[in-house]
Amino acid sequence: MASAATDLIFRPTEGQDALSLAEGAYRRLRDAIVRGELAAGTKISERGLALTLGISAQPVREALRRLEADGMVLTQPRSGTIVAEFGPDRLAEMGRIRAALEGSAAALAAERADDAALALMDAQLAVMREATAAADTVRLAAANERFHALVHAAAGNAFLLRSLTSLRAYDHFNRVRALESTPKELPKALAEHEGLLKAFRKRDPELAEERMRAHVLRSLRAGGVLKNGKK
Amino acid sequence: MASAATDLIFRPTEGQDALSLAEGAYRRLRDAIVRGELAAGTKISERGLALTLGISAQPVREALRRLEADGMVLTQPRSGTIVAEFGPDRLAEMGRIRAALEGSAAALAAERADDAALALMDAQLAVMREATAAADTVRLAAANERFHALVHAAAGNAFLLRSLTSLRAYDHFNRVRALESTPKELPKALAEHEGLLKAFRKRDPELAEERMRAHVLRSLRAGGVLKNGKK
DNA sequence: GATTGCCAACTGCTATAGCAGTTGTCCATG
DNA sequence: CATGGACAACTGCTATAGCAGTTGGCAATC
Repeated sequence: MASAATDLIFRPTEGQDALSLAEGAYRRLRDAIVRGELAAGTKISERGLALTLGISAQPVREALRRLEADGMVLTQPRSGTIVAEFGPDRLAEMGRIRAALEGSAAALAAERADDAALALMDAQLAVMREATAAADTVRLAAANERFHALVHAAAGNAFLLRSLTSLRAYDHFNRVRALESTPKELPKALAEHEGLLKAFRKRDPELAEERMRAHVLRSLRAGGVLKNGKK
Repeated sequence: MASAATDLIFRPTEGQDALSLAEGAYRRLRDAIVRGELAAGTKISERGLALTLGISAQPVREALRRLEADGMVLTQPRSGTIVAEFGPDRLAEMGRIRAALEGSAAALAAERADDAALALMDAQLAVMREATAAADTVRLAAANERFHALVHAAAGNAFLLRSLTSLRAYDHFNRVRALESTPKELPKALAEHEGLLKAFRKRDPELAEERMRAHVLRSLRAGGVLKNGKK
């Protein structure tokens, strides 16, 4: 086995180069759907799409099956595949589900995150502090995403990681908007993240889960995805 | 469009006959894994498995990708696929995740379940009452499963339905055991289900979510999947 | 004109073949 | 004996071809 140093040196390019065709088609289609480039109800043909993407029909089919699992397309066997419609209510659904799963991830992270993982989260928190002070929403959003990704990784559950990655796509187009809409919310979000890290350090799964859940729900309300009336 | 009557007459066989080969392979493999017939670490080859099942490699591959999403197998690109190991701790994880998602489903069901769906749940509840009185654990488990399936359907969310179906496989082998272990728990579970239906009828998503979550967690503790110490 | 049957052009699904990495073994070499 | 390298036998991944249902329109019939 190679050493850690050589691992770092020969690490493959982390861009979208080394992706399998199926994975690439999945991401491309997913992004196109959440951006609204593919309207709801649009018929998708495995062959046609394969021709468009310049690849075979097999990877396209695999991508469509994943999108179906994500709830983004609907496939009628032997008949056809159409992109599902997700209006505001559907987005609210997915948001609430995400809040529940993020909570589960936080609970597991509280049990398992080692010092290295906690240090990485702390580093992202430092970035978020700076970005919050400078009102740099773009940088803040990036750090926020990395922070949550660290939590997902610390949870160490494949199913959870996969599910949360899928769910994250849903609020892709209103993520920045959520942070920009009410600048007063920025310090609040920062405080919530700090509270989360404290819960992790206390090894308190219940507390971490509840805090994460509340954090995501409040973030969704701030972005207008959820009604303010909901608890 | 055909009438409802002809729909009933010409409804295809609801057995496992009309399943696609990929779906069949998925279920077969999944069951084999949860039953322990395929030990953790066992290497799985797409070609080899296809030969064993008497089908092509493509459906097998599709099944393996789903199992990977479920966290049941681990695939190293261009190298190989092995069945993941899930000891008691992993089962506890999946159980807690399931509790969170069942809660989300219950919340959505409270908002959307129409009278017909509620009546169907009530019917299953009646069966559960009888089975509980007669201590018929097998019949009770079946009714219990149908009740939860009705909730999932009432939630009306494809992602949720798919995820919960996948998660349900994890506690397949200790489901009956959970109900048999402590007969005193049976009336408690029945009361919880009744409380759930009441929450649905009150259109109270928060209450339904919390009750469902508590119900699943308690059920897991009764089955020994979760430690008793956890709240 | 409304209706029924049929046929062609789809659709998703499966089988087969071959590509491109990975891995382990075996032999030549130090 | 230890070590390195090449080769063969894998692996997952992709491409192509063909099967089997579904669908929509067109023509023949009532």
